[in-house]
Amino acid sequence: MNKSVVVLGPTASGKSDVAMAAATAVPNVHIIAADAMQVYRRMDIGTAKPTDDDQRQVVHYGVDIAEPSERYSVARFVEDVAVARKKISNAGASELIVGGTGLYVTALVDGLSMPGDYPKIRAQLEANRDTEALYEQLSELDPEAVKKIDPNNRRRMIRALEVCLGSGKTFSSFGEGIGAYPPVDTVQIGIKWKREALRERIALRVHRMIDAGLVDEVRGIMNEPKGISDTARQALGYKEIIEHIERRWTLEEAIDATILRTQQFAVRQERWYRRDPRIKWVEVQNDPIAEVTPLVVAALA
RNA sequence: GGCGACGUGGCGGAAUGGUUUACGCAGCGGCCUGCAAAGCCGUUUAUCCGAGUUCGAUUCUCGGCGUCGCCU
Repeated sequence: MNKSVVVLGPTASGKSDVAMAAATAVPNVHIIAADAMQVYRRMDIGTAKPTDDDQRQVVHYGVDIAEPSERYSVARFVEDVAVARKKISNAGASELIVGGTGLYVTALVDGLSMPGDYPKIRAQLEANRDTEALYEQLSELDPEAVKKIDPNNRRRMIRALEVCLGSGKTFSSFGEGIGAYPPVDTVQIGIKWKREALRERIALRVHRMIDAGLVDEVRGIMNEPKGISDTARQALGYKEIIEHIERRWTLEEAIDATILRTQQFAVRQERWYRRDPRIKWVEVQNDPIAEVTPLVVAALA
């Protein structure tokens, strides 16, 4: 009762299928999708979102909770899941987290608390400082944090400074970061494919998405009055299809670019997950549902 | 068949008679607490073949092979 299990893996590894199979095999299991893009409504085909049918069979959270015109973020995800977890708890259910977005999974598994944001300070930082100056300032304010941020990584530099200046506390004081991997009760099961096999699956899946009408889906969202936010538009496939719709790329080019970027993303996901020593990996040969589901079921039971 | 151009790493693309052949992409590895399907860092791989000139050739000359273009 009330277990917490994670199924994780790179895109196209089959984790959603495994999760559905497990959640229907064990009574009273709710699924939490830890995916930065499935949160957006109407972005269905390109994010490989659980189908309506899936959602009818198993309670899902983390899906369809933001408009494409909104900027979603980890912090909001953490809040949304906190609400979801109350419902799960009230239902006496177990949670099955299905992870694609490494940071989102880590945030749930390790209970990260996000430092908060300070838009005015950030705006100032973004406006009139070269990155080197930011680096020096952060070195003085938070010597611990600078160690973990590359001098050229302006984005993270600004975030760390924003928190230091805004909260009055050092950025590093908010937590050890993601590299701690303390023991937790949550069982994490990882799906691992041979890289070549995964690449083929990705190429195949992208073509299927196109066949399923991805171009029309993207066009529809772009035509909405409020449009599509910076965060939503960078989604794999959407970004490239937008290039096509705006006549800069042919469909063929957009498809190839989507496949390539998705493959690169998958590798980055693997690199993120493989650092976590707590994950139990399953090497899949060809049928994730058959090969991985039993382990997930066992962890949930 | 003739004429011309070209032949640099997996791909694109610079440069040079001489310690280590730029750069971009892909690949590989790493980082990461509010854009994370994002952002950042590091890194492997090459001068078509043969002969000649030269102290020394990827670079110059000749031949071969190959590619592309034009011509008949």
